Amino acid sequence: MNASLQAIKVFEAAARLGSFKDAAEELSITSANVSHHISNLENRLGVRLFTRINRGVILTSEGHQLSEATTVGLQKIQTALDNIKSDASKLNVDTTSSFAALVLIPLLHDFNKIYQNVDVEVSTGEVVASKVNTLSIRLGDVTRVDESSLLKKERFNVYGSFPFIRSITVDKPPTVYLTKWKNNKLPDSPWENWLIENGESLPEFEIKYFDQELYGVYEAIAGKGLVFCSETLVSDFVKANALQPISYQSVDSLLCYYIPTESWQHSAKMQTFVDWLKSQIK
Amino acid sequence: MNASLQAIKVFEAAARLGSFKDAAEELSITSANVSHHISNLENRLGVRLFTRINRGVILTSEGHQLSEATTVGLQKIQTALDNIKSDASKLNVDTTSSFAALVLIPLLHDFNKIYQNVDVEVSTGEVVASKVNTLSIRLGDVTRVDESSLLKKERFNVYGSFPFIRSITVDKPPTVYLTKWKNNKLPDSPWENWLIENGESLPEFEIKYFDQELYGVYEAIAGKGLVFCSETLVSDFVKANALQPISYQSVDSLLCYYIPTESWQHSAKMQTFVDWLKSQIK
DNA sequence: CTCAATAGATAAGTTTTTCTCACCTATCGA
DNA sequence: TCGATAGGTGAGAAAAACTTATCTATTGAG
Repeated sequence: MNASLQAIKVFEAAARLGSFKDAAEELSITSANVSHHISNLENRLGVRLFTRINRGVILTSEGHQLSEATTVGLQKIQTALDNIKSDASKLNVDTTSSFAALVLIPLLHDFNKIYQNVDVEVSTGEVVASKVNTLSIRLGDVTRVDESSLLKKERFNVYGSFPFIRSITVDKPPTVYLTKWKNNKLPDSPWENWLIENGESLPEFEIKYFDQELYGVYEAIAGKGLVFCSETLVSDFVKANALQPISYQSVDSLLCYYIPTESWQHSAKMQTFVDWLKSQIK
Repeated sequence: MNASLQAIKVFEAAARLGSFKDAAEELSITSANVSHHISNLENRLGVRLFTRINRGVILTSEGHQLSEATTVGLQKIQTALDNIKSDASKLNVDTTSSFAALVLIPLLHDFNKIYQNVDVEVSTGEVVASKVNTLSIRLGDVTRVDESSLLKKERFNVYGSFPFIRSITVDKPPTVYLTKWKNNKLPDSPWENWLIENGESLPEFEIKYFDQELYGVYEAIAGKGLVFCSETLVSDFVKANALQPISYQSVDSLLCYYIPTESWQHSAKMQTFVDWLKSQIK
């Protein structure tokens, strides 16, 4: 490119406004400077871009042609710059409903206290397709996830509310809520393993399924049954005594939370957030 | 716009090539300068555009977003500049088939001798919609055409070849070719007026119509009849004795050749051409 | 392991571009 | 006729863009 982009910028304004004086005002430069730039550009191209009339200027055919391209081209660049700038303070996080509701959102309050200039927006959905400028946190198969993108391996246990657990008797089998993932490529939750580890000393269960752990957790808190879910999701409720494990024999799983995008694609604020999140959920 | 377009240009190359060093090479600057520009841009935006890895750089999410916009935007501008530059030596003239074939093209040889650096391209068509970067010469209604855009008022007469005119006898009415314009908003050729001016001393005619004067002229030259057409179109043939008027009583018409675009839209080469053409056709 | 080579970062100084100032020309309108 | 407006020009000042030299960190060859 031989033509100075500065001159293009000046030309664009002059063409759009139809006046060197107005262009000068818009760009906060003198009209002499506009004049210089335009005639410079005209000399380089060997073409008149404006016809000078009595008092003012009018685009020639070539000027008009160039004007359309510069307006569109510069607009495109400017819009991208504006978007990036406005995104600079915003961080979009996309994750599962369960992780969002039970882990992320309760933690956000603390994050905002530390990083006041970053505004985190949470969206949920089961789609893996990563959106632009969005940090994605997904539930995945620990055997298929690279160490560097792994966030936390999930251990499972059975939880219930104090009153519900106390009310369990041998003759009345309690309901336990398990999760059957909508995404059938995901490993199942380790219910069989948990039974093997804990089964001998336990009552029979009436098993019901939800497609998200979240719903089971809510049922458990409401005292309507037990939930078999990951430690990560209920740790806050356990701390608050809203739930307790019915056994301390939690079991390992093939499930983990991970970040599907490569870390070098992350902007600084994304990386800050990931580091902080890792520290919070240990 | 706050960001320097120079920095955008450098960023675009670096993003496209995935390397500061290669960008520096492409732009014929030092890699230190590339580094300066990029970090400057990053500071202004408050966003990392590249992740610095061991040896090299990789676009971040934001960098990728900006890269797409800058590549498209700058490309658009560059293409327009290239087009204008290549157009600088080319002049497109659009006019009627008759004017092109009978006036313009015969004259072009002389024009090229004087203005060797301008390459005139002629296209024809009855559409009035003016194309970009094209000088249009149209047949119009002299009462609707502004003085400044008028090229030449048309006077009409009846022409034939020497042998044909000599062969005309009172008992055998000669064919005369008139023109009925496809565009019915155009005034008719002044046949009635011509008859009034010349009629008394003339034989009866067998009248046939074409939609372009050109065809009638060719028939007349071929000795198949007479043509009623404008002086402008046949002046070369009259000079060359291929045609002669059957009467010296040419008549005025409401028709004229004119240039529908405003003269201030014309580039320098267009204006040069128009001035030259006016001088040639008087 | 060592050492040359590579990619980029940084600081200071130089060059080029951009921009302003002062002054001009031409036109418009009161 | 004169003041106001729009733009053009040339010289010098200000601000970029750019280079050189030096530095860090990593890679790859011997």
